[in-house]
Amino acid sequence: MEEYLKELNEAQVKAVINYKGPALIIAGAGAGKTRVLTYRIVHLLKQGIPAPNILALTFTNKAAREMKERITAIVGLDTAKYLWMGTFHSIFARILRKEGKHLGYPADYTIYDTNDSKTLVRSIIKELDLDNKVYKYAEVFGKISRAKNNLLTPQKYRNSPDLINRDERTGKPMIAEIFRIYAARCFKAGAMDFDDLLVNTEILFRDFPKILEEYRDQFHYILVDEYQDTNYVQYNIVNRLAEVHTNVCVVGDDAQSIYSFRGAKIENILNFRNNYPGFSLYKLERNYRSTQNIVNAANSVIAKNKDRIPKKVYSKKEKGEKIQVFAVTSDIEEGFIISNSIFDNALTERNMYSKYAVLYRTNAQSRILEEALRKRNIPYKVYGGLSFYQRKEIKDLLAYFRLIVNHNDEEALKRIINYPARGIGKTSLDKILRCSIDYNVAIWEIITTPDKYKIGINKGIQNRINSFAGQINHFTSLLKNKDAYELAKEVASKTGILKDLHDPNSPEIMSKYDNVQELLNGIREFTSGNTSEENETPGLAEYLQNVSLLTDQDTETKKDKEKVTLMTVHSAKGLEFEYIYIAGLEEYLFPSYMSVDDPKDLEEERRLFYVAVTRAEKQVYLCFASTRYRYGKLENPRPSRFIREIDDEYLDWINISIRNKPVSNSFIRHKSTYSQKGYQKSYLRNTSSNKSGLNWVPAGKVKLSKSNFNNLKADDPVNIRPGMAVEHNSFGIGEVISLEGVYPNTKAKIAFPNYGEKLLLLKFAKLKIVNN
DNA sequence: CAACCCAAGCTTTTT
DNA sequence: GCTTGGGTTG
Repeated sequence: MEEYLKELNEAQVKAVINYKGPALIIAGAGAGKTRVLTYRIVHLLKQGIPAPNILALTFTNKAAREMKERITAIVGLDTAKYLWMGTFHSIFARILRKEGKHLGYPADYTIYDTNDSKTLVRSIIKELDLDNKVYKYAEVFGKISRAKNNLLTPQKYRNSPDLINRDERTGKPMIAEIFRIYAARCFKAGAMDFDDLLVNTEILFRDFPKILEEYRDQFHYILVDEYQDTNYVQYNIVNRLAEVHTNVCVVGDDAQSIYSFRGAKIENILNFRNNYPGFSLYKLERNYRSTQNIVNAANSVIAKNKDRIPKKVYSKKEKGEKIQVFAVTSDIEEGFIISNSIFDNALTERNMYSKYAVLYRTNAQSRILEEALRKRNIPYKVYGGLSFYQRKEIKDLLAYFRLIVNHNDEEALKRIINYPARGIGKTSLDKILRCSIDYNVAIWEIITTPDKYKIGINKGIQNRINSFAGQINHFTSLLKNKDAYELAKEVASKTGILKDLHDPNSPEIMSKYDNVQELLNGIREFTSGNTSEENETPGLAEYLQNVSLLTDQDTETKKDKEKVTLMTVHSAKGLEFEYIYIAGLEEYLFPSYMSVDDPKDLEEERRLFYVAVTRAEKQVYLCFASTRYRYGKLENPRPSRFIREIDDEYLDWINISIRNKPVSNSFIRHKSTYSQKGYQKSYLRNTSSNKSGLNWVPAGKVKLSKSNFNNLKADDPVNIRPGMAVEHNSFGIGEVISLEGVYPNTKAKIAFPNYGEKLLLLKFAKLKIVNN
């Protein structure tokens, strides 16, 4: 038996060695999904199947890289480097480099990131003179994106009565037109957005059967990771490629489908059996990651979902500790409790901080947690938020590269035509843009042959434009002779970007300088690291192709090994940590308020929670607060239903009262970051928590019964009438004086003995009726 | 034309 | 609360 097969259990071995025909591998959380996929590919290679005939698609660069590394370790780089392994986007981008010409795209087409796309939509809305309060660019772009992912061209969109009716009903009949212009502008700029990378691949295969045949011939074996996350286009492309040989192996877990908001269809995995009759099914149900308690607790929650592929995930590891639930009084205290817990645990267990992760539903929650960790001097790393590649200074430099490679890249051009400042202001740029639209000519064409078009720009500014264009042209001419690093360095210095950012007096500006240097270092690594693969050293164009599909998570450094990880639950998918803290387990936050009205959405939230819990190897901590600031306003959330949905036998209720801790600065909103008002509020909040109806008990570990927990639930606000006595979490008992406003925005004027009259929005106030 | 200021909107989640 | 976008000022 091959060495690698010995590392697998029986079910895994079956899934690895039966490599012919369609296969569906359902892998529970922590069941060794990546391992099976990796070894299946190794197995294919050992059977003598040439590496270029294997296509492996993932959703993240990280997943692809990890698999490639593992495979390389077994079969060697000389074989592994010929595998077609990468994200859907990067593999399709590569195919489109080669074949895009059939669709009218240049080989060096630009990839617009989401920001570019949104900016473009915004400027189109402006050009059409539409009200940007009605046509919110992010929303419009979302609609366009969704349409594309369902393979709707602008024309099909316009011809769809459903969509047109919807848009007219919502007072936005121009969306179809915006879509049309958006698509045309991208095309004119020689640019594809993220969705286009998928859509155009599908169109290519649909309209050019010869090309499809070529790739079918090449990709004899297709493997798809996280199949539950594929959307309609991805699903179509995979099916097209696999149609003839049907050697398609998809791996996934319906219980971890958490991306429906961006078009992922859980049905794709649920219906695999119908698309490929005669498929073989492999279920990997043994979880190697987590303790029994964690696995069982997660199972008990996910059992509440209706749409599932039945499976019994189990663990043979030790039983482990129960899940600990922290009930705290405020978001600040939450941060404090979590950082304390991590600190204590790391100290007593002599653990590195990298074994701990704090997960949350929304990125906005990270700030308070960060502050708490900082005060404890715990090193941490936040994932998500503003990525390195989205920083202004980085985007500026990248925009230069993009324009140098593709002169028609309008978003890049608009970004840098006046950066560093060269006296080409908004007015001039508007004139050029207007002209470009009127004549339907690329901006580059306008600015380089101004005499052909009546721009109406004065001589002085035209001269500056000329020298800008000349500089870009100069760099373009160097593309062939210089490698990516040399040229990038030259661009950074000759354009004056480095000089502009070199300001030793301002640490802020200097950090931007450092970021640019870091980018240049990255380019240098890319340049030297890729020389072995092909004979030529890669140029700027190759670098750009690589970088535009990178995200922050692809830039991990060694220093991060000693840090606590902070990230959203979504970005934690596929990762594991010994200790997992899940913060903000409150109704309307997790589950998100966007999801509570729709059972389907709620099931997805539940799966998200399932993902969060199953990240942990040893111990899970759940945390909810009874007060939290959101949008700068104080709210009184109820604990998340998901806590209640875990079987009680797996939970350990911990209640820590802040009043019994020494009052240190750690508890209080810091003056430097918070207004005086906020400071007072939070102080009030902390000292008055005993007035709430929550029965906070003295410090230490206290078991709360479930009935007690249920007491935290508010009564339905529609039942509240004037004259009633109601109880509020912070203000205590008061009398309802009057009601005003229309449901669901009903407000109540309530008199509280200690706090006076308050006007409260009932849907948020979480009032409990004391008597009527 | 740039710098500054203020209001509005916003918070799911990302390749 | 924070960021973004738009408007105003110098």
